[in-house]
Amino acid sequence: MPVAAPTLADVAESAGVSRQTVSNAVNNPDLLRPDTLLRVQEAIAELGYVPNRAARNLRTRASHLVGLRLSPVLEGNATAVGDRFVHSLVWTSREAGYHVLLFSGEGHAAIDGYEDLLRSTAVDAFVVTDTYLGNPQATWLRERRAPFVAFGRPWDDPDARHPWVDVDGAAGTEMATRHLLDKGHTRVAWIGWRKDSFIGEDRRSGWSRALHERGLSTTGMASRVEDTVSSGREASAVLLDEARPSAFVCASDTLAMGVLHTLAERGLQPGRDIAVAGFDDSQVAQVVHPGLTSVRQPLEEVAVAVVRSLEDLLATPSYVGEGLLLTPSLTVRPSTG
Amino acid sequence: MPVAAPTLADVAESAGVSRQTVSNAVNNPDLLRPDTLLRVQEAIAELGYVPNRAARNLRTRASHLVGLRLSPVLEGNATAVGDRFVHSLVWTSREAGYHVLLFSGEGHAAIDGYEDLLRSTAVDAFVVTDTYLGNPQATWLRERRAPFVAFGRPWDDPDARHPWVDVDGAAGTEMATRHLLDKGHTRVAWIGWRKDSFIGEDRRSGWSRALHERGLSTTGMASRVEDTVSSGREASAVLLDEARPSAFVCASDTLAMGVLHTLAERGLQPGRDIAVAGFDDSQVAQVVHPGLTSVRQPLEEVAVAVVRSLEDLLATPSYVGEGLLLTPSLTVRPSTG
DNA sequence: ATGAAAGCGCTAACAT
DNA sequence: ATGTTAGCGCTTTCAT
Repeated sequence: MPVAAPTLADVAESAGVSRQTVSNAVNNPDLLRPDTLLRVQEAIAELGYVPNRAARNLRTRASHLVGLRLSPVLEGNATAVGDRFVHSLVWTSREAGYHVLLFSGEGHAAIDGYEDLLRSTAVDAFVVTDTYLGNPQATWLRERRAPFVAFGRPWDDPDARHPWVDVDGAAGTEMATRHLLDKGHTRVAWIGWRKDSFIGEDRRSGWSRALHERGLSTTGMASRVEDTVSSGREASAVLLDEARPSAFVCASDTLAMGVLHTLAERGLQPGRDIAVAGFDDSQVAQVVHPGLTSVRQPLEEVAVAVVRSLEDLLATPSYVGEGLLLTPSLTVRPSTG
Repeated sequence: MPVAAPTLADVAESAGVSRQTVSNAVNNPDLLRPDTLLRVQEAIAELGYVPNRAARNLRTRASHLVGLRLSPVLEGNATAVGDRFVHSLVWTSREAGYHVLLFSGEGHAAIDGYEDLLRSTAVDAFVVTDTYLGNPQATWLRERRAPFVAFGRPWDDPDARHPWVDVDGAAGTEMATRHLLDKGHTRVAWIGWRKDSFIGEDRRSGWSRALHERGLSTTGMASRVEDTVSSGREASAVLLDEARPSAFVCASDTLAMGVLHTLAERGLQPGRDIAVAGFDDSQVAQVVHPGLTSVRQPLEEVAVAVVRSLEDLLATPSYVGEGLLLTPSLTVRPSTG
């Protein structure tokens, strides 16, 4: 049923020109005389010619594909953010003429995945999303001089030369904290991640900065736990008993949900009795009662910046990467009054 | 820095065999004498040879890529399900030697996306996820005789010959309803989608079946609304006033969240005063207080079945598609007592 | 402005 | 069991 797809040669014959002229009509139309161009374009339209990617890829040594490794399904904010980011990336890439190739693999298999795709010329570059300290992938890619753009700062090496885009988490939590201070709160507690998380410490610094700015002390007002609902629940219960905060700022929506659990158990109303702010503006923040105030990462902008870097990187072999830090926004909902 | 990647010819020379023998060593090792195979494999390992995909794709007319269109970001369960499914699909595909290529586009642009990828031989097949009534994509793919597997039944054409995999939504809501009936509830309300949604009507049928089975009436106990939190909130408020249900079964977690809003506003406790069950076992169901009982789709199984169909489809040109209906499970949480 | 020649790296088909 | 030949469809280089 599906007849053999037309090739460059078919179009050339139909239009009465050489194959090369057809190729130019597709890739460098300026080289053709207008009437020739028109004739070729008509032939292309009539035959429904579409260039064969494999042949083009072979010849040009480029696939116009960018690889993105999907981390194993994670609970918490990672999933929510990941999904939104992937959408934005796919959308933005398309406009730049790229498609996104997804692959999987953890630990050693992840490296194998990168290596295989790179060496087999399946992708032109990678987008790397988890650049936590000592991430073997980023290190490997750097050593390999593989073209990649990171969503996330190179926390462990500020001098890293690869292009990256990140969101200023500290600015986000500072924004959330100020919002609460402006509402009259003076006892604002923090629930964040363990100290070995660079991202967690960054977000925490925004909270403490905002408090110090107003001459308020942070002593005894912070807790560092795992990124789970139950950890958030327990931490908030302890803080409520020991520090008597009137508001919580959390490093993630997951932790903020834990706070909401504690409030529900104690018959306290979020937003009226105790204010709560989360981070990521996940689905959960949007649909939970009464609506959770949350810091929102500009993932669409991140995707745009990532793709722009990708284009520079691929256009200029000697491209020296730059870092770009974007500012999040605060989505205010009833949980902060 | 990166020296030219070794080719088949380099390996052949290094091992003292012909290029074809190296090709066979990679693709049909059984054809080689053990000692030759070993020699070639050593040469491959030493040179770090990896076959060039573009060249292989050109020759074999296959890309080992499956295309998946990402629908625009949706609120509600769609996102949650989409993310889990994509993960599963990527994971499963890898084991079958396929990668997933993501693309975007809506309406007319969506068709263009399919057409372009197909004609340019960028992908071998597609996975289609939104097979709602009159979906122009599925129709187009069918007419085009493009290889694809659908996640979702061909509701508008039961005789459709393409392979599909779907989850038995009616079985899921029936399970949820029975669970509530077993708990002693006799007044179980339904909040679902508008009547033009096949999926919505299917899910609704499971609820009514379970009630009728126990000789209970469904009259006045159902509401059909948009899939939003506020719709669920309003519908549940009306039902509570007019039908006095002691439990709700919802077509989505989004609607169930709306019910939770109403309960919170009235000072009613989910699970103690009123039972609530949702659908999709989304992140929201997991983290909301006190935990939302929800029907969980076996997306990992769906992905496995989809990939299996894909393999059959691509191995057998004349493959006649089959449908496969999988059964969901019920994740019980405190919202149902 | 257009065409001819060459070859990217691989594998199917056919020899030996 | 291994080698030889041919060519997938395209673009780069060079000639006209």
